Amino acid sequence: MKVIDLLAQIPLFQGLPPEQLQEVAQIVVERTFPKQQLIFQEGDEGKGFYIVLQGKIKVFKLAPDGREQILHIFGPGEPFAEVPVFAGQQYPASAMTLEDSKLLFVPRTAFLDLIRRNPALALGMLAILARRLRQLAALVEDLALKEVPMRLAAYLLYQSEEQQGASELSLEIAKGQLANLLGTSPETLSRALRRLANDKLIASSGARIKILNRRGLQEVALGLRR
Amino acid sequence: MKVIDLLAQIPLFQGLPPEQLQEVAQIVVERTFPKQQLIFQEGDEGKGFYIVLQGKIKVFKLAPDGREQILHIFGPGEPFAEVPVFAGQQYPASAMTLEDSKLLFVPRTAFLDLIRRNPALALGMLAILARRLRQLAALVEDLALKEVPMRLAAYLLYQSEEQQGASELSLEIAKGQLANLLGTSPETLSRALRRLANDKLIASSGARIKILNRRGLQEVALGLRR
DNA sequence: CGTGCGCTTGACTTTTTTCAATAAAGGTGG
DNA sequence: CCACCTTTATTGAAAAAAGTCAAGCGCACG
Repeated sequence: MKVIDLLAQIPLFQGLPPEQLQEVAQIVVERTFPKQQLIFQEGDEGKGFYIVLQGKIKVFKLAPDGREQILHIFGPGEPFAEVPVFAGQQYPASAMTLEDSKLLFVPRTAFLDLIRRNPALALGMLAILARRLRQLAALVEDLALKEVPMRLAAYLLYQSEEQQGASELSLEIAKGQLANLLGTSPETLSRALRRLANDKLIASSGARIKILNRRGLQEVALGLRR
Repeated sequence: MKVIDLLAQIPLFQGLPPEQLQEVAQIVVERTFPKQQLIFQEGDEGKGFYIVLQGKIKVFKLAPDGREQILHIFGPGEPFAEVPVFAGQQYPASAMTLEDSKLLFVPRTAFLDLIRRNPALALGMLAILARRLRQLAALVEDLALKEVPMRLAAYLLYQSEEQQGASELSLEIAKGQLANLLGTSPETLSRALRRLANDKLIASSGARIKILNRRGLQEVALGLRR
C-alpha cells in the first residue's frame, strides 16, 4: 500500500486536500521496529512525531530503580510524541514497541510549515492534544483517588467497550504491562484479578476475561462496592 | 487598565497583530470571583476558556468521597480550561479560586474563528497544550513512582526556583491545598515536612520555609536519599 | 479577647509493596 | 510435535508507606 493511501486513513489528516496529503507523503519516513524495541528515551531530542501504522506502542516514565509507569498505549492510526514538536525539544517520556510495529515518522519542521498553511490541520492537532490531556487527567485521577481493584474494573469495562461491548474480552497487553499501566505491581494486579473472580464478577483464564456481572463490575469501578 | 492592554501582556497573544488583538478584546468577558468560588465543575458544558488576570485558580478532580487531587494551579497570565474548546464539550475537571480573582472568559466559537485565521495563534495554543501535557506527565510520574517526601522536596525546590532561587521561600498555597496537589493527606504532608526539618534539610515555620541544605533536598527529590 | 478553622501529633488500620518460592505459559530447536 | 528453557504469572508472608480517626494546639480573624 502506498504511503499516501495510508495517510488518507489517518483521522488527523481527514479532509486534507490531496495536494497537501501528497506533501505529507513526501516528508514522512516509514520505519519498522521489532517487538520490545526502544523508539526513543525521555530526554532525547525530538525532531518529529510518529504515527502508528501497525503494532502497539507504549509511552512510559521510568524511575531510577527501574519501575515504570505507562502513560499511554497507542495503536494503528494514532499519532504520538507530538509534545516536543510544539514545546521544548526533548521527549518528556520514553517509547517502546510492544509488538512488531510499523510507524511513520513526521519531521518537525516540515510539519510545522504545513500546519502554518492549514488551519484545519492545526485544529485537528489541537483536538488530539486536548483529548490526550483528558486521558492523562483521568490517569492522574485513577492514581490519586482510586484503589487498584477500582482501576482494574474500569480497565476491563473500557476494554469491553473497545471490543464492541463483548462480555468475553482480551486483556490486549501482557499482565506485567497492564500492571505498569494501572500503576501497580504484577503481584497486586494478580490479587486484584483474583478478588474480582472470587466475587463472581469475572472469570479469568490467562489473558481471556469473561465479564459475569457487569453491574457489579461497574460498582467496583465507581467505588460503590469495596 | 483596558482589556486590550491586558491582552497584550498575555504570552498566548504575543505577536498578534493589533487589529486581531482588538477582535479578541471584543469577544472576551471580564469576570471577578471571590476566594473559594467554584468557577465550573467537571462535566459542565465548556463554552470557552479562561485567562487569569489576578488571583490563583486550582483545577482539580474530585472523588465521590470528597477527596480531591489538584491537577494544576494557575496564576496571572495563564490560560486554563482549553480542553473543551478543542475536544469534547465538557470540562474534564473542576476549577475554583484560591484567592479573590479576576479572569477573562474567551468564548469558544469566536476563538475558534480567530484561530482559523491565524496560524501563529494556533501554534501558540499548541505550545500551551504541549507544555500542559508535559506537566501532567510529570504529575503522573510523581504519583506513581515517588513517595511523598520526594514529591514535597521537589515542590520546595520548584518553588525556590520560581522565587528567584531564594533559600527562604513561601509555600504560596495553604498546606491543605498543597496536600491535595501532592496527592496525599494533610497528616502525611505534615509528617513529611517534619521529617525534612528533622534531617536539617529545611527549617519550617508556618508557610515560610528556609532551605538549609539544598544538595540534600535535591537528593531526597531524586530518591538518592531516603 | 475569644472562637474557629487549619494544622499537628499520636495511635491504629488498610492498602500496597517487596521478597521469595512456585507454577504456568510461551518460544525454540531438535 | 514435543521437550526444554526462559519468561511471565501467581501465591504466601512480612514490611513499609500512607490513610484514617481522634484529640489537642495555635494562629488568624472577627
